[in-house]
Amino acid sequence: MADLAELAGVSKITVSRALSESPLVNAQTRERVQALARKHGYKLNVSARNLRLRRSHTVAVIVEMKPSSERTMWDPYPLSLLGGISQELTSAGYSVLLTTRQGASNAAVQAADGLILLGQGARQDAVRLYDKLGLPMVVWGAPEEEGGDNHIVVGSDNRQGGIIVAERFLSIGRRHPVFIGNPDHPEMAQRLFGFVDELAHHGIKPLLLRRGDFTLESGVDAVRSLAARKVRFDAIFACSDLLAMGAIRALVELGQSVPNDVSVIGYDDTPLGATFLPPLSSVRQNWQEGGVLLARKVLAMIQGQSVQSQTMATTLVVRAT
Amino acid sequence: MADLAELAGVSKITVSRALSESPLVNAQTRERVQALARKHGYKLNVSARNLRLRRSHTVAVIVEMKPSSERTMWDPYPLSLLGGISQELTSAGYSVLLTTRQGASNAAVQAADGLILLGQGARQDAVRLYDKLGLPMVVWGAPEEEGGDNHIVVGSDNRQGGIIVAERFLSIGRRHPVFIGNPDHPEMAQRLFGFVDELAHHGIKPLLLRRGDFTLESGVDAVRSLAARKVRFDAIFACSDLLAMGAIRALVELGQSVPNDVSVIGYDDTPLGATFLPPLSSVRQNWQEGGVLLARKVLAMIQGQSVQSQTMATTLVVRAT
DNA sequence: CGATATCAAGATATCGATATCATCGTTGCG
DNA sequence: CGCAACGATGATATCGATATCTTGATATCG
Repeated sequence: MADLAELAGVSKITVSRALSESPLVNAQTRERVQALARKHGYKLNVSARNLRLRRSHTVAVIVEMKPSSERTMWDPYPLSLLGGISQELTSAGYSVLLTTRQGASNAAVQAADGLILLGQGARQDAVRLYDKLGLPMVVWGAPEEEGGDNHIVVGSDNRQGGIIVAERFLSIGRRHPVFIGNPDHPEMAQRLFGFVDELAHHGIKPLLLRRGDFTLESGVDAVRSLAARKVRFDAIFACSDLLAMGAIRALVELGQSVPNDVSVIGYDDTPLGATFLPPLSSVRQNWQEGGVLLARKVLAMIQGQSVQSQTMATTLVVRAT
Repeated sequence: MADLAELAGVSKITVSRALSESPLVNAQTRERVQALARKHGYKLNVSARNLRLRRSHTVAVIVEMKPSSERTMWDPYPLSLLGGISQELTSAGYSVLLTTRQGASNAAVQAADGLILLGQGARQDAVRLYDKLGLPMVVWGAPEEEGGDNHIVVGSDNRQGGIIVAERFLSIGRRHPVFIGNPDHPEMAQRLFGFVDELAHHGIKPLLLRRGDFTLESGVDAVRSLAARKVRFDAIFACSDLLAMGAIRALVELGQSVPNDVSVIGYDDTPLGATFLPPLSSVRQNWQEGGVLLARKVLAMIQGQSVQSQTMATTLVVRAT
């Protein structure tokens, strides 16, 4: 910038002002300086500006990335969220700093203007840790009881997701529904509650089949155990598309017809489920939009606005099952 | 840091040295300063340090994220790469700055110490643009002819991927293979070349079926067109699992048996393919490892070492098709 | 005992930008 | 003509860390 100043025959400040479109500088001067800057390939030093302005124009996104077979690693889930976040933050002139929890002791995270936490569903301790940093923070997941924390929560409305599945089952005359999933996970618990409550209005009590992981095998296994126990059921609400697909596979093995004998609805509306044979009915969450919302909320918090937690509606995609 | 200095009764420099484990400071003093820092929750100002040291300890990862239904958006592909990258960079004390191409005019990218480009396969113009920044840069994809560019390329060995598929088809006695994919894409082209060359050794010339996108429909359509033209074929190498699955679906419709009448092999070994019925045979690339490799290369370049382009071997996962 | 090596710590300059206050010439108005 | 207002630009200080050069005290040696 000093060099540019010399070239243009003005002072550094004038250059700074010219490049930042300040109205304090004459239009001609501004043009001249900008032309010189382009010509010589001038690059703003972001560190210097950040230092001076005491902000980094950066939001840290902390992702739970398990190398296991659990969802986060390969589902469309986090990537679409990231897409939405990245799109929104970038267009607002912010940068996205991506970290996993392990590396998050990293000084760079503290330097961020805000934080977004993804996939921390089951780890409230981690959330609380970050909350202590005192940065604007938005968490993706199910809202907690308020504990005087500073962050807000954005997520899809899992309770409502459970309700619409219940409504669907009721509307097609199912009377013996089963829920497969892991209620220890806050998001899954909400789905279960919505499901149970809605069915209760009609005097129906679903069977809960607790399964810790979301693999295909787990779904197969669940249905087999039902058959072994000679339980009567005509509808299955599975907490993930994989579970649902496993369930269907087991049903077919047992000679049951889907959806004639048993209706099955999955969760997440993955491409995997959509291309399954038969194409899977599933509850869809709009991840991309969720990402955008997450980003908007952090930005608002950074600007000091008061911001509320929010849940996003889900929709039921009815396909063949 | 000035405050800490006063508290500890030493100068700022001493504090700086104590916190950075410099041997220039007495062990006792160091302990004392570090204890004070912990107690008062001192946070290093990253911008200031970066300014002074003239480096950002940041690597920018630029992802091609199309909102379309094409692969990058939801495949395990970029996320696993990102996982590997993130893991490796973070443990080396670097931060990952995530950007899409649209936002990459962003000043923050220029401030990075290095660049990683993902999913730019078809857009060599974009690659060249970034190359001009003069930063250490590693691109994921197929190696280009050298054009005096400064970057290196890391990717899985697509040519070899094509070869092992050809070998497989030959070993099970297939004589009329078909290739479905888009050879305009450099990575796909390599697969095709490997496939064709290996078959040529045995006097076999595969049929090329050009398909621009990687959707299931496209695969269905491809096989239907083959049938309509009454082409004789007994093996299909599809450039993506989705294409392969579409192809299988169409074959089943046409009353052909997989793999008795026709063998089908996909690419990427997605969970989608693995859970398909019948489970899909596919060429596997180790994304996670690829990410780690990408990261290592950039780090080496940043440290001024001379680094070579590299391709990673793929393996054929034989399932039911 | 004096000269030199060694160790610990401080003073100062610097990285590159911007906020604030100051300066200077010009114009408008009574 | 004189004073105020304004527009354009500049001088200086500052953000928070670290590199480099000094300084001062203590240890070592012939």
